[in-house]
Amino acid sequence: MSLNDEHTIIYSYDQADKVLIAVDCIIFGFDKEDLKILLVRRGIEPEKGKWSLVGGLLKKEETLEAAATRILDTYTGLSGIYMEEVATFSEVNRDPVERTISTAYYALINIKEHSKNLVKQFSAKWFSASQAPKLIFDHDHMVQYALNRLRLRTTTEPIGFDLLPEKFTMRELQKLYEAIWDTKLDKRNFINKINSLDILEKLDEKDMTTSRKGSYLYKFDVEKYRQQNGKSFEMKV
Amino acid sequence: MSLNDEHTIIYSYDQADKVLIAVDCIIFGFDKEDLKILLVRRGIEPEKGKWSLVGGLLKKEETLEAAATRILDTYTGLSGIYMEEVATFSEVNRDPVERTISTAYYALINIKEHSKNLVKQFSAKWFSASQAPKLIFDHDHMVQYALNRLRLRTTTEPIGFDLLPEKFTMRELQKLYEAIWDTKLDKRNFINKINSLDILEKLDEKDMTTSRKGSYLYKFDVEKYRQQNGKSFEMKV
DNA sequence: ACAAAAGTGTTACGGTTACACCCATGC
DNA sequence: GCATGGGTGTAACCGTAACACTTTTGT
Repeated sequence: MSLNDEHTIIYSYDQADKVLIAVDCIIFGFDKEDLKILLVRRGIEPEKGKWSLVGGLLKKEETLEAAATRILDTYTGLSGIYMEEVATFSEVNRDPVERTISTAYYALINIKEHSKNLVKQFSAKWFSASQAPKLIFDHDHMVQYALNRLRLRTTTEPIGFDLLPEKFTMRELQKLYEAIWDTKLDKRNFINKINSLDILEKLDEKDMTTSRKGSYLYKFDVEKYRQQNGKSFEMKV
Repeated sequence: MSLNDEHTIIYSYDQADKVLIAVDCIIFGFDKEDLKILLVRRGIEPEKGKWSLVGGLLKKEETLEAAATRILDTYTGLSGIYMEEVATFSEVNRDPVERTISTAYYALINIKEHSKNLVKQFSAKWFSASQAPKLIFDHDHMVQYALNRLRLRTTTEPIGFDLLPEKFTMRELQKLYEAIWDTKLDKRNFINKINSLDILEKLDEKDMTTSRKGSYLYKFDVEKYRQQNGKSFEMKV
């Protein structure tokens, strides 16, 4: 076989093997102290009843991103949520039924907002990311990848806010970053840092649920953030 | 249709649409001043003769990474080279022939080492990454993604060395980083920074080809690097 | 009055940046 | 002897890290 034959073979559409494409979503939420992920019990054999990421198969007329969006909507009732591709997993026997390649996406949602009905319908449950049960197939691997990506991304983009309610306290924001980065941060340094970014709006409202004194609520101000094109958002671990 | 029906449909293997999977490789090289990419003229219709990334279709019994490795070997004759997944591209009509999803990988090779014969066989050519011709399909998009990923990765991992010969001068290393990051760096600061990382071995040899005085050659010392588990490699733009 | 969380500034340190002159050699 | 690229050190600056006490208010 000459090299030119090889060249042709690589590009030959006819002989190629088609495979199934899946999309699996690592849905992150945040609850007081913990970074959580939404898992479901798998509804079909094999591994029926085992914990799994939410996922589905790609339809011929949609992009991977559209499929991920559809799946998120199905399981949470939410749309317009922050989502990012993580990686594509292609081990030959990762799905025992049939050769299936899966692209993982992670998504950030405000844990209070998603539909509790849907969670019930799908036997879904929130687990601490650090204490989740063993998952089917290579889903544990996907979660690990997604966590790494999330950690990286939160150092350069202000995406943490997607995990919080619209109004939040500094303390909550700090705990969120501590959960994502699995670290402890100094209260004063954190507040100074956040304030120096000048991307929050301080409200006149206080959250009175966690202390007698109450703590001020803040809002992420997209306009302020956009106006800072100069400085880039940068948070260090 | 109840939610439980929807649940089932999402997971139903039968009704799913299978698609072709391609792998496209952004092969980076470095030549004196420029970051380059290896392109080929596409051998088949449609878009026959147009410039394209090197790529191929996934075989049923291989992983995406194996396919990428195979493609790299085919076009460069090299194995064991640094490679990283970039992203998966899935626009419905990205390939006009048939629904094809493509995962892009970038690879770093020493431009002097690859087989010139193969380059000739495949009508391949090196282009400056910044002055490449328009590519077929969404390949321009892939290159952009790969560049971004490369830029990011080189700030935290010592992978730049994969683009250089085994022995190189400080000046070459600096020019490499300048090319990747599209920036100018201060000579003294750069050398101080690199030396502080303590990951190079300074040789007694000099490269006499670029100046009358000659400049010392260095080698990346993997052992030294491994021993620095404490400090992580960190280069800033 | 006291318990429990919120809020607030300053100093020390370390890494990054800016910057200019001498060296070695081939021609 | 001169032109060319190679090699070298220090001081100013800036962001990060460390650190402790007062405030508020419900009980």
